[in-house]
Parts: sequence; C-alpha cells; structure tokens
Amino acid sequence: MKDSPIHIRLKQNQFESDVQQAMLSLIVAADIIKRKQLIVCSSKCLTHSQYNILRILKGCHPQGYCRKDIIERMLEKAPDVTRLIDGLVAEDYAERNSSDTDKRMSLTRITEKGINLLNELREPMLSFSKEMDQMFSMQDLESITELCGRIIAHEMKAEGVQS
Amino acid sequence: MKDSPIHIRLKQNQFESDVQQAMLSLIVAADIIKRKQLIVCSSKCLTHSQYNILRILKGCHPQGYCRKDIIERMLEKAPDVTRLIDGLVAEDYAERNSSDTDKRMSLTRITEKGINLLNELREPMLSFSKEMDQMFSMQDLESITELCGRIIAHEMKAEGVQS
DNA sequence: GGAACATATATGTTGAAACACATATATTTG
DNA sequence: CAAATATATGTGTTTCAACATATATGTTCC
Repeated sequence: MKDSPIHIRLKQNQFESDVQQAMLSLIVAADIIKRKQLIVCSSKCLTHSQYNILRILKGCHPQGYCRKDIIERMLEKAPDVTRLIDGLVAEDYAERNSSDTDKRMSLTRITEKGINLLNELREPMLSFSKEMDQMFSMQDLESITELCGRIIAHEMKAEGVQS
Repeated sequence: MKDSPIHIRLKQNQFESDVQQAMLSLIVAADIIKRKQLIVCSSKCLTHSQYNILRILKGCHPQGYCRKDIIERMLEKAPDVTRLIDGLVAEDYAERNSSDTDKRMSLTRITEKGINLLNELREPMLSFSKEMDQMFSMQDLESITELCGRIIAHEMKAEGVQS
C-alpha cells in the first residue's frame, strides 16, 4: 500500500488516516481532470469557469438563464459570474437582455457563435473521457458517482438546499 | 437515478455519459472538501496552497526542502511557489536559507511559529474528517483512494513520472 | 578548460478570483 | 400606500494565480 499512486504522486510514505488519504486522492484526481479540460479551453482562450457557463447556457438554449440560475448550476460556486459573462458577451459567445417580467434580472443566452465554439471543443473534450472509459468499468463509474454523491448530499443538507 | 445528489446539485436532469457524470461528481466533491479546508485556513489568513506548503514542510522538519521538492509534493501543481513561500517567510512561518552544496537552491524550512500554526489548525481541520468518517466505511474510503488512484497513475504515466 | 545545455529559482506583467459594498427592483408588512 | 426587508445584479479594490522570461549556478561533452 505504500507505493499506491497517491503515495507516489505526493512522495509521501504515509497519511494521517484513511479519510485523509481519500480526501487528498479526490482533490488530486479532480485537479487532473480540470487541467485536462483547461488545456482544451485555453485553445479557444476560455477559462474553465467560462466554458462551464457556456455549457450551462447551451442546456437552456434558447430561453436563457438569469445569473442566479447560472450560479446554482456551476461546478464550483463563483461569486464573480457577472464579469465572466461580460467576457463571453464581449466575444459574442453570449448575449444579455434585461428581463421583462422582473427588471432586476438580466437574462443571458448563448449565441450561435457560442454554440459553434462548444461544438469545436466537443471532440477534444471527449478524448480524455475516452481514456477514462478505458480505465473504468460501468460499475466503477457508478461507484465514483455514488461515493462523491454522498459528499455532495452531505454538503447540500448542511446548506439547506431544497430539491 | 434522476434525483441523485449530483443531479440535484447541478440542477441537471441527465448527463452525456456515465464518464461525464463521474468526472463532474469528482470535481464538485473535491471543491466541497477544498472549500471546507479553505474556511479553516482563512481564519489564519492562509491560502489553501500556503497551508499545503506548510504541511509539506512539516513533513520534512527540520531539514527542509528546496522549491522543486515542494512543487512535486503539492496537491495542485502551482507555478508560483516562490511567492507563496515569500508570504510564509514574511509571516515568520518559514525561513529560507541558500544551500551550501548547490548555490542555485534555496532550502525552505518551517519555523516553530509555523508548526504552532499548524497545530492550531489541526483540530478544526479534523472536524470535517470526522464527518466524512461517519459517511464512509473503511471499504468505501479504500474504494475512493483506489479509483482516484487509477486517474493519478494514468496521469503520472502520461507525464513520465519515475517512482 | 570552455562552450553548450540543463537545472533551480526569481521576477515582471497580465488576467482572474475573492470580498465587501452599492444600486435597483420586488415583495412583504403594518 | 409607505416603510422595511429581500432579492438580483453590478462595481471597486485587493489579492492571488498564470505565463513568459530572466538570472545564476551546475553539468556535460568535446
């Protein structure tokens, strides 16, 4: 057990506890995945957060979301969605209109250019997914989702998120 | 399956694939853990990266590490370790001496004040570990470590890390 | 031993994230 | 209906991270 991947990667012989080891493994693995995705995003001058917002907006095309809806759906809660969207609007990947029903809200929608951008990124993004597919069985993937799901559920419960 | 934690958290009904779902779960779960740790770090005006460096330095106390050794052991590879250490030195949590054997290297060591700081953070850091301990069996924790380990091993292989 | 290369670290600059606060509109309450 | 509160978003500022590049020392190879 002393020469498991996380030991080698962190060059550390032992950890405080099994929990500690599992948490560090999660963080390192997630960082690897994020880096892979970031490399693809960078080819189009997008940050990871911006890419994520575009994907969220594509999911609600063509009606669009307000800022709060976007934040709720982001992988990593970012406080600065306004300026991220500003960047997307400046590049014409998204457009922002003030809502008619509630004048506080501004509805952001993805543009055709934004959709095309996502389509271009689709293939390179898939390449790492394929690598992971070879590493894991269907059962493995379900285990990851389920185990991580417990942490996510625990956190939502603590924050009082309504389903 | 439609109302699993990751579905609820991202308010998304379905995902492209099981791989996609697993990757997103990993990223969200890791983000939750990091945020928990960051809250504790913030109480002492530390960033997550700085806390990590301190922990690494504690592991090699009292001989210290050079910058490259630190980078290799970091959870998330940061290019800017120099300035992170600068901050720690400024707060007297670490000290930096130029090496005698190799004048390029600067050896960074944790100070007594730094060790005391880590000790103060130990208890609050443990609180989330305990929560996780209640959520997972020993078997579960080993599964997390093993599954994430495959991703880490795959990445090290791609980068050609020697064990 | 000197030129070419590799290694270890530091710096300069740009861009992004974090935090507190400000504004503007809805909604509720007396 | 007016005041108070809640909600949704935007802005100003500071700090942090990312990238390329610079410097200085060590190593290798003729």
